[in-house]
Amino acid sequence: MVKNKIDKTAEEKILLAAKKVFTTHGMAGARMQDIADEAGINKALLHYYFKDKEKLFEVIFMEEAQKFFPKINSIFESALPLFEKIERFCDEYITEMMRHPYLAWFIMNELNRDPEKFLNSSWAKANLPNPIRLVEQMEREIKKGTIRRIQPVHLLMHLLSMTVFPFIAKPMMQKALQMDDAHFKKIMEERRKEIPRFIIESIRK
Amino acid sequence: MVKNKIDKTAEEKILLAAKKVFTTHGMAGARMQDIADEAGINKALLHYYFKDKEKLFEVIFMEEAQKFFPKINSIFESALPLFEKIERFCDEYITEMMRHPYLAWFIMNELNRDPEKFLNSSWAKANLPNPIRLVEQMEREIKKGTIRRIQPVHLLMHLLSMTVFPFIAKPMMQKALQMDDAHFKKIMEERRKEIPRFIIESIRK
DNA sequence: GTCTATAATTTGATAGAC
DNA sequence: GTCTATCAAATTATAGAC
Repeated sequence: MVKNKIDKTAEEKILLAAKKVFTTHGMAGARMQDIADEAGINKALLHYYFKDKEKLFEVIFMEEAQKFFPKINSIFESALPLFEKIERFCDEYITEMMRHPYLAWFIMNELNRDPEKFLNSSWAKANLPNPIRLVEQMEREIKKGTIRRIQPVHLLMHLLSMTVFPFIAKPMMQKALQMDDAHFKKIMEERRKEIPRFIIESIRK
Repeated sequence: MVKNKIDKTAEEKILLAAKKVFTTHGMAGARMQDIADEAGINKALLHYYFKDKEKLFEVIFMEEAQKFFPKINSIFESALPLFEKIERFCDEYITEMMRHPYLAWFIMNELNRDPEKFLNSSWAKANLPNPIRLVEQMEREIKKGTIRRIQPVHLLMHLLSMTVFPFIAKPMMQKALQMDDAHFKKIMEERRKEIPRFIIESIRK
């Protein structure tokens, strides 16, 4: 049974509000007052539960990073055949992006703002995509002759790019291609199958 | 003969400094004081030449948008054969991205922050990528049977994604793939040829 | 825990001398 | 045009009552 809004504790309301404001405006553009308003409480309480803006931001960023990164590894390191991995990755990642439309932008944004801070954290070391397994698998498939010669690094970049970029470039894409929200959503749904098909057509021998 | 730093007018120094600060921190994260320091002048002079932060930002954003968007159209609307268009696009765009490493992030960032404002401007209407020509060309090639059946919208998204995304995700990519700056640059150079090859392998019949 | 009131700091913007 | 000094507004953070 899910708690309704009235049942939520203050801390839960703050986290929910902070997530909304930080992910839509970024750290620099977010306002503590907006978070308080969104949560229906006052500013002082924000500082009672979370020391300062920076601390609150870090909690939210880690929550969102959990959604963005770890799933990649669990798929990439599984024992699935290469083509199935690619299919699973696209399908699950697009699901995640559609559930959290601002996720990719938020993460990329903050990583560009201050790359060292997060990327050198112990959490990052443990949870960043570790593509070594996938790269080795690609090399084996090339040796076996099931796929053509291609540098695994590029194949990996192609896959990630085609899956994630449209969500970051959504405003531009919608305008240039004259898509309303429903149309954009439909196109993203199609990409679950389109991207694997596109890749496999290119590399299968 | 290029002017050296001492010869630059105050206005030129401001524009150069503002470009640096805005493109690395975004509108919300940029500080007028930082721009003044970077330009080697004081804050008051910023307001003398450019009314306020918003006006200064708009000048910089339009300058950068000029670099990001118009070239797409000139290639997409040219009379080149499809495969050559794809090759030219990748080559020229990667050149532009390497010349201005923060360009893609900056543009995508501000479009996500306030999509309506820029995308509804008359400049945007005239200069946003208008892919209709390219889409028609793809449809003709499919009819002729030179490429397989594929939705032009997806082909276009694939092309844009593979070209632009690695520059936005640079910090993550470098960390995950353990690349230093030189290695990253080398990989991006390779992509000038790699992306067209990857696409053509997938769609050529 | 939660609030009101207020302090402290940061930041954008202006006044006025030269 | 360019500067110093200062203001005004916005924003984060805290004190203290309940």
